Amino acid sequence: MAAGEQGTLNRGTGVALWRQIQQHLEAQIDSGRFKPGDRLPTEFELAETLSVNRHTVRRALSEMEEKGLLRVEQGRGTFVHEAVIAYNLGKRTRFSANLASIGRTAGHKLLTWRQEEADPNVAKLLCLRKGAPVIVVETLNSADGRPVSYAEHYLAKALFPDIVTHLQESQSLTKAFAAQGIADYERKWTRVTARMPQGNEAELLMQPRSRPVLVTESIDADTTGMPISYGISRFASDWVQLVIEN
Amino acid sequence: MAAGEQGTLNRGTGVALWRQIQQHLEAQIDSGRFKPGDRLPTEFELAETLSVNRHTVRRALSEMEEKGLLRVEQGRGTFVHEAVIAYNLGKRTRFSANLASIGRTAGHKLLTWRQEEADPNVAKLLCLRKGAPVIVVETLNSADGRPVSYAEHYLAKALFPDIVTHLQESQSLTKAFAAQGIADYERKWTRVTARMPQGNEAELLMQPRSRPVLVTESIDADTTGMPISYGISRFASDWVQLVIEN
DNA sequence: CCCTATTTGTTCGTATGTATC
DNA sequence: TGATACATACGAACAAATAGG
Repeated sequence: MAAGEQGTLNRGTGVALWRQIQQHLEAQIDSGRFKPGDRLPTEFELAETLSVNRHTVRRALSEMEEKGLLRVEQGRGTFVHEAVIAYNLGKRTRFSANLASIGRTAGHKLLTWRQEEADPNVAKLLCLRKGAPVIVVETLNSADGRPVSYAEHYLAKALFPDIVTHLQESQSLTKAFAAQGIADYERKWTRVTARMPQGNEAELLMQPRSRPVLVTESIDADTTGMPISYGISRFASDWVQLVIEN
Repeated sequence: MAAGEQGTLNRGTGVALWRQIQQHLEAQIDSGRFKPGDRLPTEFELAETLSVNRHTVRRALSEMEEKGLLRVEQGRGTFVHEAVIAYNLGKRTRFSANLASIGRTAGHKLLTWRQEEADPNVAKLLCLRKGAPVIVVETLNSADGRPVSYAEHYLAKALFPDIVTHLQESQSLTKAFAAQGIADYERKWTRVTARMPQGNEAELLMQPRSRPVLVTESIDADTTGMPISYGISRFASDWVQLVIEN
């Protein structure tokens, strides 16, 4: 702890202490003293070095969290927030291209796959008869090495008998589609909800269980309008922002 | 408890008890025995009448919650989930029209309003100079009487000096815009995130604090492309689904 | 698996200064 | 002047999540 910390706070100036602390910390982040991803000193340490109560520090931190500058994780600490990923939801929604356009490198991992019989919901969405065989692939998608979304894709087996093989080779749905004769496809619609993580979602997305996930359900269709894929994606809400451009 | 409850479960048939319970409950919901919004019997009561352990009931319930059929609220009970509102995010995103199109009646309430000086972020988004006066109105918006979103709208005072008066009269942003000379406007973009409720958001939206809110930031512009309003809306994630049609 | 230390989250209570009626 | 409400600031204790042995 630098001895120079003291003297940054002035009491009785009409400016609340917590606001001075906030300005002080924001200046340090701006100056690069704390970089994105860095952990701040603990609330206790900050309170000590600034000679104020922990509540006063907490007020400043919570203000900064609300502004999106910090990420506070119970039991771990307080971190300078990294830049969020603006994930575009449009006609041409594609994970890799989406990330490339904002200067990030996309990573894919095929977690598991299985064959199922289409339940009424899936059958309707993919225009299949109930009970028709569907392939379900689970993928973990990352940006610059950090997981940002965990997705399940439902595909009609009749249309894509060898999709898993292609996926294992290319690690890309777009390429796997191409190898199965779908040169191009479009997003038909997307539905967005939010909920708390379930099962191992938090673990896979490497986020605390106390943070929500953004869940999207979507249908992709080929150029004739025939639905080819039904996807359910969970996005780490701390790292992703969904963008709709009109 | 109806005596007819027993006999619905068959042990040793290869079908897990919890799955039988799930099918049993889903059938009862389908049949209308339990209607949307109804409270189910407590986990203890269900376990008693079905002669199984409470954990077995919980497994069935948690499966149904994951499917979106139930809403489990700690300390209150388990409820049959009401139909969610499909809120369309498109060029012509308007609250009342949006709800009317899915057969619901929209309600608006102007909570408060205040005048501020535009901070750098707001100034940039509304194409104002920093420090320019802006009007901030807070509204609570409901569907069929139930609050579904709580929004703050930032408007340049220079463009809409009397917006508050018009809002108080019409209780509709669209109409208030019209009264101030904006015959038509369009949604330029929307950004969607999710987080836990803060302050009195949970209270206003009448949802438990343990459920996330969907937060949208958006810009509306007039027909010339000039931004007229910057909005931050919090949606009750249990009741609203955001829909993007391409 | 338990146990412990660390760190944030929550809820009490107390006191003070300021603005308003 | 008093009464009241509100935001600020401090203190103590405990709860809950995390990490490591």
